[in-house]
Amino acid sequence: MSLQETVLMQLRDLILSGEFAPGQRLAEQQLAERLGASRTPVRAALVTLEQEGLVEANDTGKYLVRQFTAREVTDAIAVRGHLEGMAARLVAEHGVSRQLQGDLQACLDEGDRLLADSPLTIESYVAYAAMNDRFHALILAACGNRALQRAVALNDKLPFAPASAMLPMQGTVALDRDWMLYAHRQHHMLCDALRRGEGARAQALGVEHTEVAQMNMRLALERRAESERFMPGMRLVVG
Amino acid sequence: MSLQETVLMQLRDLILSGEFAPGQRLAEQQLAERLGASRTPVRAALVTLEQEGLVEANDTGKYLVRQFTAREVTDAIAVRGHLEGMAARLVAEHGVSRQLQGDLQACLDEGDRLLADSPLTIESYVAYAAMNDRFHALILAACGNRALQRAVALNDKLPFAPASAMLPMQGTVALDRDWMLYAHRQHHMLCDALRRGEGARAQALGVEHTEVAQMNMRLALERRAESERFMPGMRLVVG
DNA sequence: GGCGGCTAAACGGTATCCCGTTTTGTTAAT
DNA sequence: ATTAACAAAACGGGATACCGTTTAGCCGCC
Repeated sequence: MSLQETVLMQLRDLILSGEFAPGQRLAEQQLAERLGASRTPVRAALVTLEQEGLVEANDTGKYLVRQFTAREVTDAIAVRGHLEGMAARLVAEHGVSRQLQGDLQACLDEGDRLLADSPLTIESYVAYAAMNDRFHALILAACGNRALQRAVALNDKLPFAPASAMLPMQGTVALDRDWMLYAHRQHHMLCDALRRGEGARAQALGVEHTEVAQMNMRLALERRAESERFMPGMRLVVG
Repeated sequence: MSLQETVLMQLRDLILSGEFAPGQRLAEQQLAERLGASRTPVRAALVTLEQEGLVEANDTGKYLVRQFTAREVTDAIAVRGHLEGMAARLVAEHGVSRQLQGDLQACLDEGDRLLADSPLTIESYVAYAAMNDRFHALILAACGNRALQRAVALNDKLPFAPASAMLPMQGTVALDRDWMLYAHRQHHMLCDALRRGEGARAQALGVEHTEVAQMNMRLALERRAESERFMPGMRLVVG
């Protein structure tokens, strides 16, 4: 892997893990020293991160860590809902291939199995998050609309916008499991709609599905102190 | 303006105007000489253009001019439809401010005036395209969802995805005027839906509105030879 | 003690240089 | 004449040097 990609990933992880304070100045030289590279790859990474919306350039061209309002995060989740809803509708209207059908069913089965235990182990939780990402990615890939995939990819660069970023992580595990059971039931129903070719229903489910993420976001903001321990990136969100 | 931004814009214009053949190799040095700059600003521009989807890096890291299938263009237009539909719904549900109401009405009035003449002059055509962009931008700005605005901005970087890129430009002017009258009537109806707070209707109109662009894209592809004279960027589209 | 101005350090934009790799063109052998 | 091999040119990734501008710290003056 090229140094440029390495620096980009490192920098992205540092920002998303709340290593820098929002609004903090990101100087090329200082970052280069910290990451053990020269300014060239750091500069390339900063250009990319600006496109991704994680850093912004002020009027004099200096880069700052972006600060997000709670409103922006919930808005990004809403956008993901609409885009995934569109993807679901396209898949439903275009038909579910045998292959996709099998892959989705595997996700559903794995989710059923993982959520069977109560309380959930941390391993089950992590595995569910991975499965959840796979499930959402499957539908997005199956819709075949590259522009749509690009839009989701961009949106998912924002903190807490991706599907699994806002899975319940705080509070009592028992309560989290209830939410996850609800969300997973939605997965089942979405697959049902896809199989039946019910485009409008699939789209509506895709949109509604993100309301779970919205709930969790609100919860995380109410319990900000605790949330920041589990999700350091929460430091980037104000209000 | 910095040399970096200048080079970026020049390069983007060169690509979008079909100056390079799709799939053509874009070498940093060669571009630097052509644009009268050094490799540094050219590299920054190429990184940005890759994010925008206008160039792509092959496995060895060399940059190539991106080639678009007709499917990709129509898909991008469909994505814009969904995103603008979402914006329209948000505006309708959140209420139209006095200021927005006035700005939109100004657009409608200007459109009415510009389309009154038959046949259309080329000046009227250009003025309508500018008004059309303003109209779409007004609604997008008014929805207040930054993530949504970002998604539209990214999508609009693709050739022929932006609202005014696919206004009728070819064929008989009289026929074009009919399509523009239809699209402008939709603008009127959309404003009506916004004022009444009819979110679902506004969203549906936003989506349906892009079908005009879809029609024009199909027409442009059928008359490829003529289209390329008016819209050189059509060279980037295959199939 | 606070405010304003001056100076030095830091920083971003740009150009250039270096190195390893890929590509291309040429030559020679089959 | 075609192909294979080798050499030269081109290219991309990376590092660093230079310059003009911004920033921030410090000192002196009010």
